[in-house]
Amino acid sequence: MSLISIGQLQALGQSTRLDLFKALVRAEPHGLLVGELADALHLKANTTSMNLNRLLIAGLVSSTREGKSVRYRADLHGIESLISYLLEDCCAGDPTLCATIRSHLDHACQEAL
Amino acid sequence: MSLISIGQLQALGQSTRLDLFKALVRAEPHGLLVGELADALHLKANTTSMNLNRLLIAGLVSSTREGKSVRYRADLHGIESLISYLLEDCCAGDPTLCATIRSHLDHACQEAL
DNA sequence: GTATAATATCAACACTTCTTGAAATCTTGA
DNA sequence: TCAAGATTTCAAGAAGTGTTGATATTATAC
Repeated sequence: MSLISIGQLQALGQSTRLDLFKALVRAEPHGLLVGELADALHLKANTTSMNLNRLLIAGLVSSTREGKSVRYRADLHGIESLISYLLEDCCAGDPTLCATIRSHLDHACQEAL
Repeated sequence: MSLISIGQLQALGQSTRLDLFKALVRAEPHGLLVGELADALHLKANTTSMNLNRLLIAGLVSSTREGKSVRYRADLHGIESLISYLLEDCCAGDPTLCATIRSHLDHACQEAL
């Protein structure tokens, strides 16, 4: 679990990839094609592909072929595991922090409904 | 908020700094001196100092001087803001994920008590 | 004030990572 | 099969990052 998570942190700790990931999260649940992402973020096709592959390896996105194109979607379980990792390592020592994060979570959840 | 968070992701996405941060989280609420961290992780003093400074800039740790030494502590609000950022960008689109993360949070909170 | 301990800063080298042009792969339609 | 579109792979140069020895700073004790 630790190994996965540092990979996720590395993958997201780079502006191009964070932008790609955020675009995919916003595009849920439909996802986006590689070309659409490249256009939206003004990236070369190969740069886009390379960075999407990094996110794929980190378990943060998934991909499916659609004819000539490839559709990428955010893998929300990847984020779930990252947050869980942060919680286990960080929240476990501090019940007060736990409560604070819970209130943030409640707030975010309300907005989602 | 976005700017802060990519800094945090970058700061934690590096093994030395993640190790330092985890050591500090485990050492809560007392924290650790720079020298103690260097010994514990078998790092040079200046390497330790450099990386702690990166964590400091990212808002993930705080420091206070104690005589000749400097004590660092994990800044749990930093982690809180990182998790909040991930939640806002990722959870907001998916109530189901929200529920899943909440159960993880509940679990982590129980262990903390 | 001087010496010593503990950190921090600086500069430079080694290392890694990011991007990109070119070429290759995969898919569809003619 | 051939051509064209979409994506991926490859190799290399550019840019960024991490570590470290040397040096500087800060604080204590004498």
